[in-house]
Amino acid sequence: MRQSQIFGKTLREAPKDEVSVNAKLLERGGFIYKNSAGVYSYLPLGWRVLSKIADIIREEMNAISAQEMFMPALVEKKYLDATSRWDVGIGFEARGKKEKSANFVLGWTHEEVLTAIASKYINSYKDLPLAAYQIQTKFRNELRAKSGLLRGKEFIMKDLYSFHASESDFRNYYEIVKKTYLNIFKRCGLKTVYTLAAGGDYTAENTHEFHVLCPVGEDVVFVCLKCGYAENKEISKLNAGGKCSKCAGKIIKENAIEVGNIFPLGTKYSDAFNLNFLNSKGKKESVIMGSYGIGLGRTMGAIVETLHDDNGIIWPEFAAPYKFHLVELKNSNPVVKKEAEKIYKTCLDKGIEVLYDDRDDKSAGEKFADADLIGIPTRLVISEKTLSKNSVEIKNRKTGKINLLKISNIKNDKSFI
RNA sequence: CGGGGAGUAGUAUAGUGGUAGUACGUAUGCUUUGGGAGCAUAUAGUCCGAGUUCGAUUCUCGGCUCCCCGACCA
Repeated sequence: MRQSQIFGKTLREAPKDEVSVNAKLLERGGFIYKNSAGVYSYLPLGWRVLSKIADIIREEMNAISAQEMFMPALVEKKYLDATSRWDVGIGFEARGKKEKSANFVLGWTHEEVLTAIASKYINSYKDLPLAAYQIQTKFRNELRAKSGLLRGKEFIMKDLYSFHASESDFRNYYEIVKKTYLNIFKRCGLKTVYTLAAGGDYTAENTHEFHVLCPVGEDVVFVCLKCGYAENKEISKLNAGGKCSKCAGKIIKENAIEVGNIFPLGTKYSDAFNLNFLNSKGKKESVIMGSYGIGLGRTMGAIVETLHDDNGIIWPEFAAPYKFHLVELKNSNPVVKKEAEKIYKTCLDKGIEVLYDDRDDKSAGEKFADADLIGIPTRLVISEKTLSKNSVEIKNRKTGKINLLKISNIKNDKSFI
């Protein structure tokens, strides 16, 4: 992608009022645009990041036999009436202009919708287990949207639901999802803690959350420094400075961003929708369910909150919008221009994702400042200076380390393959 | 939803009861090019409504929006 063409521009100054790091850097970098409080557009650069996160999630979901699907955002009242969740107060009612009262809500979760669908297709123990997920926009009437992507009125979420013939099969899958989630966040460059939490409107059982420790996070968790055991403050009996109930290690109290959660649902939803199956003895049983969520935008925000410096974002490899940021300096020199275009073409030919700063009206300083702000992991510079050594300069955004690579060696260099 | 703060050009800001200023951006031209370049010219603005007033961007009231704290929140 040529930077001169990209839809979205960097801003020199952070938008006034914005306090959270993710809002400042993502808006300045041209990743996102705030349409309303807690309602964001993803510009091409930001959408690439979100898509990278989605790719990671899809890969990991598919690896645990979860099938991707897509459900409606408009959820009819009958679904939530079945579980008495129509009046919960989280959602936005969707009323047609010609209707007197709302018969739909903009989906804020999809247990009911999917359970109703599943009840049509699951009849036998042979149909179980089953896991299905979607990546979709959820709508919640947050009375106070805040902190950029961390708390929105609408946000993109991956929601997975699983269906099992037995409690043990469910527990087994729950553990598999736990490991998968930890891996997803790791691949996104995040360190997460696995936290015991409450179930809210979803379930009476305890649930688990995945937290990124971070001062801007709204949750408060108690974490053991020794074994990593953690509990959400909502339900915790632990104390800061106290001893861990598992290993007697020291407990600390931290703010944290909840990027994911997993819920045992038992038979609450399956019973509400008559989701039963016949076991191998021909006897009717209720399906055991679980639900598992990841906030994609919140994950993106958490990455920015934890991976940045004074100059901008430092994207981890697998969430970065591009692999390389190719910067040409003094492109009025036709030789520089020609070599930069050649490297750009080499990247395109090899399928390497590259953002090419081909802007001819920007100074070197501005190009570097923008590169730091946008935060692509590797910066390549072509200039008269590097060409005098027949080289391209390679700079690591995270470490600041600089190397020169002979242009003649580019095609065989491992990072270009 | 309670409390606090803020709304002036695309962005960030200054200022005033009487023709609204600066910087950046953007446009054009020329000169520049290793850490947000220079000169010139141009471009563009007082959140909405009501009130007070000869006159309101400024004062008063109401509304809306944004940010922060709290409550709420898989």
